[in-house]
Amino acid sequence: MLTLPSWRASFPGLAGISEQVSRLLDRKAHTTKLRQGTVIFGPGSPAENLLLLVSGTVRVQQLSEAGREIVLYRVHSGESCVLTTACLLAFEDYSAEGIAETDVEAVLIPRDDFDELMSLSKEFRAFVFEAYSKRITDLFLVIEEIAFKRMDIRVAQKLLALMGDDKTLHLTHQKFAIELGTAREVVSRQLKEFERRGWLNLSRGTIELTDPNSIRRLAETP
Amino acid sequence: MLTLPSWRASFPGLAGISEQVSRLLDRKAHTTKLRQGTVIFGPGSPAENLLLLVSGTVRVQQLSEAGREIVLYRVHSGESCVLTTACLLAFEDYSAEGIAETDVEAVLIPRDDFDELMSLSKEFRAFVFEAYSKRITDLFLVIEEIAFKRMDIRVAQKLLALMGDDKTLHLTHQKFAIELGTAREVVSRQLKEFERRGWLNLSRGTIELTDPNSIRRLAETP
DNA sequence: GCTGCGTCGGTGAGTTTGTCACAAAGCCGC
DNA sequence: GCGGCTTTGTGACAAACTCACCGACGCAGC
Repeated sequence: MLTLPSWRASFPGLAGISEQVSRLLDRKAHTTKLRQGTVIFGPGSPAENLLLLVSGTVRVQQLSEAGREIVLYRVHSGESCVLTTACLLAFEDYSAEGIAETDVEAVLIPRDDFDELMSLSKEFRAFVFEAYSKRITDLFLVIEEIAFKRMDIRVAQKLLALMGDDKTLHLTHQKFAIELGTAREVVSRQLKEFERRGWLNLSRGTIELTDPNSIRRLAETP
Repeated sequence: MLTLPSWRASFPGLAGISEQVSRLLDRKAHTTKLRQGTVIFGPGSPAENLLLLVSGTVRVQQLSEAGREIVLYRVHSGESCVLTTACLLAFEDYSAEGIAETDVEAVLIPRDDFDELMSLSKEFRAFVFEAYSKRITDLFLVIEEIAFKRMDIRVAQKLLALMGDDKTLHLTHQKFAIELGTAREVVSRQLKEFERRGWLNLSRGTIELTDPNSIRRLAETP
């Protein structure tokens, strides 16, 4: 029986791989730590590795020419940053970037080793395609929301999604607006309206949800 | 030297594969024809095959709960419908559907054979990931446009993108609106405005571009 | 031809969202 | 307390979406 490096425990999708492949993986994978705020990939610095997140989160966002931004999705611990692998190979001119939102521990698999693993292991292929699938459905969801959903509902949903256990968010209205790909004023007004309804308290840099149930009710209106 | 089936000429990305893999591909690949309007995959009918388009086009669009729609991208001849392969494996509850926009000739590669090809051929893997890359950048572009671009510019761009050599489009305003994920009235008004400016002529079911250069100038404003 | 019917396009009114400009309030270092 | 910076608030306006409805067109059946 093999002794697995500890990071492997975070990736149940890799549990079924053969002993041979497991050894290859251990030999090729580098563990790294990234500071909060590190730009992992982006315009001008294409990704050269498949990234497996052991701890922390990575935020992937899109930049527009006009300087506006939108958060596309987040990669959490136990997940991989697969979309970049596709973009490893071809078009480097995509305008998305990945940023370490917290301090991050990650495992890096270089491009060539990634390819070898894809060749050798059915389980690894399944792992990769499943990750792709999740990201792509996330993107479809983003498109559906910005194209069709009302802003008040989107704000309510995002409040709940970003809320910690203490029901409090620590971010500026500007950053919240980027989450939704909209303008700061729109978010400010909407939050003010929620405050008038007694659903939350606003102060500089924090949003405290006082009535999450009402917010949830709005978020779940079809 | 092998004699390749004629469909292989459409896929330069597969030119470099080895003889062994080439034989496998020929043995496993089924050619089919699909009638215009056929739903290739969609809610309730997940894709079971990788699709390589030999001729015709496939339109992939998203349906919202409220009944609104948006065109995500098109697959043209010489391209493959790879995003569905990811979704082969996992989440079946995505609300996108693929429709044969014209009569279509396609080559089908069943899931298991797809997996075997991924295992055997570096070139096949490169082909698949390049296709992924293109689709994903397409999706990023869609997000950028619906989130940040003005409607008049998007209408102008779409007119040029859908224009045939005869500078004429044959579709209803409703269908044009679905291309952009917006409402029919918005498109109708915008087209009417373009007609007032003398850029095009409208009649029931057709749009005739009389001044494509002006339209292009608008489409290219940053 | 004419009639009826379904589809397609046009339009006004009201709401929501985005843009712009600027003011007010909070925070920090001095 | 005082400047300087960041964050939030707000009014006015423009753009986009929604809703309701009507008229115009095209076609099948008479």
